[in-house]
Amino acid sequence: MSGERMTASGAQARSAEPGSAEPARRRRRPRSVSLSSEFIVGRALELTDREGAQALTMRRLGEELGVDPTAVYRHFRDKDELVLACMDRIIEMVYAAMEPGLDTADWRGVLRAAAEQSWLACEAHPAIYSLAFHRTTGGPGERRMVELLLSTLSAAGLAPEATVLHYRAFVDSMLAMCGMKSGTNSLEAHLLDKDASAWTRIYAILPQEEYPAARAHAGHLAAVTERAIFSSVTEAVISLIETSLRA
Amino acid sequence: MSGERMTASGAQARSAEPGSAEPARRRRRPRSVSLSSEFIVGRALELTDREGAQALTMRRLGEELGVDPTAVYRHFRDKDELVLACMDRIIEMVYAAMEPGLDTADWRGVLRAAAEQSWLACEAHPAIYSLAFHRTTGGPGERRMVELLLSTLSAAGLAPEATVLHYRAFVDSMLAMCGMKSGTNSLEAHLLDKDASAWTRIYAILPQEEYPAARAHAGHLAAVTERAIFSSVTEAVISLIETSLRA
DNA sequence: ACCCTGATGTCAACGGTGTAGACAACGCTG
DNA sequence: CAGCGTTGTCTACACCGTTGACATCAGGGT
Repeated sequence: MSGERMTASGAQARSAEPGSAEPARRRRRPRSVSLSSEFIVGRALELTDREGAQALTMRRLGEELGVDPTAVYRHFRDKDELVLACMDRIIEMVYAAMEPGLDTADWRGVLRAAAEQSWLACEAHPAIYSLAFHRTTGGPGERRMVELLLSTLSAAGLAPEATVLHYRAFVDSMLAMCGMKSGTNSLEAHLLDKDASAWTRIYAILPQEEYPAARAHAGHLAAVTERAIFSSVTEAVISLIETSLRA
Repeated sequence: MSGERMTASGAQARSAEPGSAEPARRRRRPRSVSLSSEFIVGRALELTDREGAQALTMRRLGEELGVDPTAVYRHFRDKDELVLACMDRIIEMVYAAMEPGLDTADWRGVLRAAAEQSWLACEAHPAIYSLAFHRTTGGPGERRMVELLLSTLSAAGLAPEATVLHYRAFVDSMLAMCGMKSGTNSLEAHLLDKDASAWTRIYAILPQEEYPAARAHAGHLAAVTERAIFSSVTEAVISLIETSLRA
């Protein structure tokens, strides 16, 4: 147990003074602790949660860490690998949030908890979520989540083929819905305005004779919540699994 | 009918000869026709379909058009607007592909046709699709598609609130699933390999005692097709609408 | 016939991005 | 204390989207 490493608590700002008229020599490092992959992931998540997707820049992240931008490349091959590590961290947090009061025998409860926590996670970390929801992290968080859901569905009584099909149907629809929401949620402000107001800006003023249904439903369209849509789809997939179990 | 404009057929390569030892003057334009938004959209789609998402660059697009990169900015405020216009074109093509043999009274048939054609579109144009599936284009293609689906569901007998909720549940789940697939489909080669082989690379060699379900289902997981998953989710949402209609 | 005006294409340049490669300071092990 | 691998620093490259000044064109009014 030697070289002290940064943990989630450390990282005070380093003194940026070069010692007045220093020659062209490299500045010494006043830091006695060093980076770690976990620490970088945590800071990257904080940064994007606070300032949005466009802040996730190697230079900006280096600034956040009080470190040269390229130092991150000692811990991640490239930016993609960093994003994947952040996504795996998010999955780990989803898993941890599901755990209290988890009854593996109640497969509906497990699926609903997974959907609920994923929804919350994609609202809390939209930038990373939208960048990686369609990827495979291969990390420990993902592995444990896969194991949990597969074993739950299998124990409910589904055959192996049906287990994997319905596992994928549930996970893919859940990830896809959350990914879409996080994508719109992490748009920059000026794009967000344009998109979000579309129902009232465009569809409320369409010519009546050409677009009667759109005009008639414009008010209701603006009123329906994303949450209600997500719940509907989740329950639809759960119903699908129920009918498969009855057969 | 004056200034001739480029149509989908035109656009031969321009002669790049500056006339030997021309002074520092601007080169004259040998082109007698000019660009149009529709033409640019068509070329951008061809380019991305042929060479992937990372080829969608203003410079690369200018090259494709035989024109200075910044000329595109005369027709689109920025790249985002161009991508949205491409997405609307895709929606138009989906609509056109649905039209033959469309029976508005058969709402299930309409929804299945929309899902089917969207799936084909996201396979044909993954780059644009993944960039814009979570956006609102506000264009004519989107407007007509919205009108078609809303009127179909409304005519099936749903109340206005139920119409919009199930319209959104269907469209969002469909777009989200297609968007996720197109996202993985438009990854660069070296990332695609890493992701696609995950089930066999990672989950087939996990420690048996810690991940028994993952190990047991690894083979089946690699075998299930994206198409089957998409169909399952689509049918689940259709069933949801059916039960809502019965009530 | 002329000039003017608006639309359209060209060019150079700016600030930003991810990332590679050479180098230097550190911490550990012999 | 010498040596060595790890980790952070610096410089630099190629590329990106976008802006603003300018050139050229087409067409209309007079």
